[in-house]
Amino acid sequence: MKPITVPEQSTLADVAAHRLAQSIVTGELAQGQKLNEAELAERFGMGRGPLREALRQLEGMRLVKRIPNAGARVVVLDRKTLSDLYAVRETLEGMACRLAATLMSDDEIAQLDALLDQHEEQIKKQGGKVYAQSEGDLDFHYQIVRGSRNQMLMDLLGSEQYQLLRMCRYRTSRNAQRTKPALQQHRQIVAALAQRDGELAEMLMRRHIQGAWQSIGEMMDKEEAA
Amino acid sequence: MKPITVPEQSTLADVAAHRLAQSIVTGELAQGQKLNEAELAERFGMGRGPLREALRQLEGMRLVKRIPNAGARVVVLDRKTLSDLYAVRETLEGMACRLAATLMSDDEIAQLDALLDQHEEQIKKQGGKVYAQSEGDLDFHYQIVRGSRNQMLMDLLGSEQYQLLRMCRYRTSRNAQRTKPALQQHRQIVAALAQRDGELAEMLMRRHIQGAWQSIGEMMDKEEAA
DNA sequence: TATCCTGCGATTGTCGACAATCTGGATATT
DNA sequence: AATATCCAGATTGTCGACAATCGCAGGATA
Repeated sequence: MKPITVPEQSTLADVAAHRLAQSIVTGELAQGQKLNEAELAERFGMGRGPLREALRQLEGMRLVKRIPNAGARVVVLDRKTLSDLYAVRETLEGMACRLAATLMSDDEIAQLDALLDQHEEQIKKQGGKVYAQSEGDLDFHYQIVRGSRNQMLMDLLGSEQYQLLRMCRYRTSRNAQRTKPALQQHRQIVAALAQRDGELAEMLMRRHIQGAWQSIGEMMDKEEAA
Repeated sequence: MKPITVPEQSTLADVAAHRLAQSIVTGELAQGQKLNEAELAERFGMGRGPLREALRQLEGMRLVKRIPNAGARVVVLDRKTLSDLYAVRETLEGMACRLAATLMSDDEIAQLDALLDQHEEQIKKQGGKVYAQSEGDLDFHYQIVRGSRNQMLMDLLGSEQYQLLRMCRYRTSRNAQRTKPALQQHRQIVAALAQRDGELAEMLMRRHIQGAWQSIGEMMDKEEAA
């Protein structure tokens, strides 16, 4: 269900990559922070070999940037980077919607609708941390991507951009006044999928992501002003 | 100019990754082939540590697939994988064209046109191996992607899909009867860019890539029949 | 005072050896 | 004969130590 790789029976390097990714996404490791191999290896109770492999993995996920002989640093999500990310995401998720409209089974679409019921419930209770809603939102998006039946699309949006998105969410999702209009837009998208109208679904998804980006941009403006 | 990473003064792992990528792309290492760490380390004259890091890098580039405790194998480009790849590429490069139409400088567009003159010359001489033409084609595409000014797009199409594309080319570019219509399409795209018509440029690029995929699909049909 | 050199500490890159795990085939059992 | 078990051999995963390189502080010089 969740696109995140759960280390079940795997290598130490994979475990380290998983834990590091988590720390980076949640902001426990600040953006731009230098990652000391020896220190991290110590903290994770492993040698430096596996840890170096983990860093190489994270580099592939674009979560860290490595410079030879100068170590690895957590990636910094500046405005331009996020703008580029959202632009690409708008295009790719739009494509996913168009494909999903013809390829998803009725069952899957029904499940998607049920997922939104859950979200609505969660919003009504409201007490829950915004975090859960945010993760739920990503679940929704990923289910549609899976519906595209395009493995490359799943890889791209799942393993890589997904992490950057989560990272961005953690920084900006303190105010969640966008959850209600977002849910509404999700409903519209599911409706379009149910009608098998790919063009419409794509358009709605693109608009939805544009809205999200605009909201984040405004938030960053306010932050910069402060 | 070239999107490929040239190992200048870098680490052994980077060198190994580069050489391995080259071997995989050119088919020197067959698809699905098992990659023995000790053997490769021996061949490259280095320890297994750097080599393992290189494999992790290649995994990020989707050129190899790793299974814990069972080693790494060269990825296999079956029909579905290539179909997915071309579908994503059609969308992303279309997007790049749309952006490039408004963001590229007149100078850059002129250079693009000059590049096509070069290609035309090369085709006339014909003697040159198809390989060069193929690489030239990828250059053309990447220049447009750069024109989009979207770093994420450049990363996605450059570091990752680019390699898979080259790999595919090596397998299928023995017959190059598509070079002339392709050049024609490239000219049309440049013309659209020069007119700053993003919509048209996107449409032409999508059609161009669709044509390439169709051509490759037919070729695979013939191969399967044999 | 500004600039360049130099040496030291810290950090990354690399290697070889050892432990853990998988693979394939031979043997034993039903 | 078919299946299960188990034992090498090979291969991957991990660790600790050593070498190479970088960044920076401190001092020398113009």
